[in-house]
Amino acid sequence: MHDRGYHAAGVTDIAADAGVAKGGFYSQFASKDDLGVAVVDKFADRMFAALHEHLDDPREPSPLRRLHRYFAARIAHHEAQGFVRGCLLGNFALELGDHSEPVRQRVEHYFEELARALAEPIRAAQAAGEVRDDRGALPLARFVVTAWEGALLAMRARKSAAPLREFVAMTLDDFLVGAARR
Amino acid sequence: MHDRGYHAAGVTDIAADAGVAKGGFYSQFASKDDLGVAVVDKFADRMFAALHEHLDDPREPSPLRRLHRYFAARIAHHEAQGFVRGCLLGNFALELGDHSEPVRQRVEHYFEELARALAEPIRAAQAAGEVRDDRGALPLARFVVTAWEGALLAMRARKSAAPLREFVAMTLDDFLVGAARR
DNA sequence: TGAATATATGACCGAACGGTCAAAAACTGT
DNA sequence: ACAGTTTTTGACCGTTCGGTCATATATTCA
Repeated sequence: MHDRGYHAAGVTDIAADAGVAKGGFYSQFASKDDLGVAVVDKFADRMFAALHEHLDDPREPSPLRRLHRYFAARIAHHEAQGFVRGCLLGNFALELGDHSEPVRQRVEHYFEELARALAEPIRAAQAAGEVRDDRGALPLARFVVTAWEGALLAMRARKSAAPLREFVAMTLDDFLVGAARR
Repeated sequence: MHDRGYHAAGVTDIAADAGVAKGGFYSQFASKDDLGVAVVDKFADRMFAALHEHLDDPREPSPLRRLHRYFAARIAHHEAQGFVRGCLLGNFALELGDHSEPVRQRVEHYFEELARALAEPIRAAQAAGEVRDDRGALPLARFVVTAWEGALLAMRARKSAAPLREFVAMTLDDFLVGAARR
């Protein structure tokens, strides 16, 4: 589902790839929609695991640098993969957001969770004077998430890391730091 | 294709909606892929028409305000529609970008065209001192496009105009204007 | 070990998929 | 009016879609 998209991934193929017969799939999931929801949850789990690996890294004292490390790791990942697939939350938001309310709600929820997770180091960085404090940490974090999703979309359109690097330069190094440091 | 997505929109339904028999479709398009490409072109045509309606509006002397007018019109549109469908270029970038090279290239092309079109008023606004000039107009415009696509994605996930308004507040009113005006 | 329960199988369902094609209808230029 | 060309039709092609179900195989507990 992540690399073909929800509709293009057939249940038969999914079951076969899992080494399970067709019917076996339906003993675990009530429907394909059901799997879609489970896939969103699973993806979010992994995303938050990778996120906290960097945000909670005790070796890096600067919260702003922890943020940078996370996105640098994501960029390295996407570069290694050849700029495919992107973020499944974003993909599902566009492919299913208008037609599957359960999926949409979960995607919305995880986006907000992600923003809340990013708001922590941003808030700490504000306290340390590393990030502008004329705006709340959560609104800033929401904008970071949105800009990152846009960058991933542009990455897939251009098959290039340039949009991701522009995200770092514009959103993290410029906008987030604010006028104070420019 | 715009509201169901490429894969979920069947050729039979498309032909029926067009008031044409199944085979009639294939006398106009070699394949469904072919239509996909044509759809991208058509969408881009309309997008640029709407864009230039505002960017070339002689009643508004300020280039920065012309930019604002365009995005305000888009926000009103999406609000009226109920935050569905979003931008077809973005949708296709995510749904087909990895698997249809012709579609991907066209989407990339139109994103760049869009950035170039937005770069004009930005450049003019720089000359007028309305926009920061420590960065080139085209890189700024590319970032605006990317951030806008991210905002549209978030809009569809949240079914709310909030991400679009955040785009205006953060990207246009803050980042673009720069430190000088804050 | 054996009855009861849960899970896996894969042939099968009707429907829809993208695509084809001989025949019919609609145009074209003379 | 008519031959020649282009376009449209809709039945039809094989394939795949999401989903079902009688049957068989594991698992569980006594």
